[in-house]
Amino acid sequence: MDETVEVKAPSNFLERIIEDDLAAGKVPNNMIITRFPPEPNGYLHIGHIKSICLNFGLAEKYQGRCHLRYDDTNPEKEELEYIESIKRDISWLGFDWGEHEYYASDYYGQLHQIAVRLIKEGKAFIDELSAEELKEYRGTLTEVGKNSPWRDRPIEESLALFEEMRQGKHPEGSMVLRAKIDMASPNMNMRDPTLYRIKFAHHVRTGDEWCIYPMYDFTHPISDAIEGITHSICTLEFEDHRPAYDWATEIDGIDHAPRQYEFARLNINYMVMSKRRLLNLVKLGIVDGWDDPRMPTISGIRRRGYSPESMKDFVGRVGVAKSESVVDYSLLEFCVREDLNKRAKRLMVVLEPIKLIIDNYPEDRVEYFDAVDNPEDPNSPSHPVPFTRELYIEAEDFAEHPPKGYHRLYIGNEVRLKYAYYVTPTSVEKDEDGNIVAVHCTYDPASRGGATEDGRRVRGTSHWVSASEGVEIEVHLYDKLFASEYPGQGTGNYLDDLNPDSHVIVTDAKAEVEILKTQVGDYLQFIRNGYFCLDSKHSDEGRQVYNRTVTLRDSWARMKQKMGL
RNA sequence: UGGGAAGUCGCCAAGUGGUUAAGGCUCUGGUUUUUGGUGCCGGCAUCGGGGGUUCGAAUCCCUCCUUCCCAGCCA
Repeated sequence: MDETVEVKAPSNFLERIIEDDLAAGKVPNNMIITRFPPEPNGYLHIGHIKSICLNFGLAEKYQGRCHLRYDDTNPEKEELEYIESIKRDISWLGFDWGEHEYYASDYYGQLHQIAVRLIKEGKAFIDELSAEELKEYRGTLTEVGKNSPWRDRPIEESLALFEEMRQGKHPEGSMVLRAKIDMASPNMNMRDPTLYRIKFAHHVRTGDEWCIYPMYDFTHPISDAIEGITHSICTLEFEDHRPAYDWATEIDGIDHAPRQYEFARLNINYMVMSKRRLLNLVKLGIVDGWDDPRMPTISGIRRRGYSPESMKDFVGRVGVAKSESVVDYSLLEFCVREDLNKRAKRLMVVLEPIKLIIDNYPEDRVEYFDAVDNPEDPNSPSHPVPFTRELYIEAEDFAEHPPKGYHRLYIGNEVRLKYAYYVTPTSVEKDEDGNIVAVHCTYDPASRGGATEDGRRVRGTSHWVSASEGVEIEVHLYDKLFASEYPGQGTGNYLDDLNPDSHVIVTDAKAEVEILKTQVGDYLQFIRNGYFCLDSKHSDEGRQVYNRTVTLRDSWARMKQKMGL
């Protein structure tokens, strides 16, 4: 009988609001209902992960539920492809909306009825002002607007016109349905907002059933109310819309008026997040589609090899608040590394190979060493790695003129080949241009396994791949898509800040054979190089293509930089 | 110059009148290590400015400053 009462304080202002509402008995059936309301006009990105985790996470934490509702009220921009990708992305994150998959378009009938009622009650009217006139009448930020000359037209007339609009008897742009609120409101959203507009567009879900479509400020709050949403969470830019939200949910006959709360959207430096900019990158062919591993889209992140767990951890660490913020890219990388360190299988892969020849090792001998899959896991299995006289090592692991503090291979310096033997370089072979072609060395048979009885120390350990027993793979080294912290800040054009080194292709990397067992979705660490995954798009049976997810932290690289090397 | 919001360490972010002002990332010392990875130990803020209230303020009041959002028949 443990009496310990876990009083976990709410971790952000939304949790506090929910807990207060729950405690005050304000929530119907004591069950909160949230919703994730994407518009299917593009791919979801990392910013959406924050919203998804918030909405689904809150529902989980307080034993409520979260609806997936598509805000599909603009048929011109919405596509089935997006609807499907959104579901795939949310599922990948591990969230389940169960039966609760909805579409604002499901409510078109009800929305229409409410609109008709508003007209009958004199609370809405058909306006025949053109778009330009409408803009003029709206006023400016500092000047109040003017009532439309159509505002006081007879109810019957508006009713008839609205019906004709619905029947397609009027062209696009000729008239709209507007609410009568207050043209003098300091809040632009309350200056008789448009409720319905005419669009002769084919809708993904309703086809050609409608040619009038409701606007966000009318649709969203009512959809929330219909679904019994208790806490409607959105981003800061909708703060100004809250009065409109409240106006709509307070229309007679609408029950369980939900409340809207706003939080700061996620921004990360070195990234662009707007759908417009992302779409542009795709259209211009700057990236390999929406799922390019450098894209911040969920599909890009997945293809890059980031795990859903690390993404949830990331948004959790970022927190939820109301101040606009820009999160450091380093936090993202930290979360990815932390998760992958625990789960990635270790393999030896040489990205920039040079040959290492062990002169005193038998020419035709092949011996196998045992390599642990993951040293972080005490129960980890291991796999065999073939070792031979000729190997490939990383070019970076040998230096003709070692800088201060360098303890890898150089003439006379004994270094360990991981799992295998200690070797000492003796000479270098160069081509006519002076490039190092091969390094010769001798090995100490007594160091078999990578240690000696005398306990003598070696400072460096290098990874290696047998020249004859290894396989060749293609590796794509990805880095930040943008080179500046705030893309476009300098010139005003974010494309000016593209990082020219964001995608480097290595076609002749050498890998231990074990790599052939890799499946798409496996998390790998190429020892001392970083985390990698099999590319889901460009790998085929004949050739494996790997994507670098993220590098390992590299304190030697930083030291070199500091020393100006 | 209208309205709405935000300002706590380089980046996030707790804190809601009495705390040595949480925590994470970054940075940085050291240590462990068959990954210059990981792990472990340590360092790093007086709260946008100025007044005031109070025995006592990041927390209350006044004032000033800065930043962001809003004038789609987009969401």
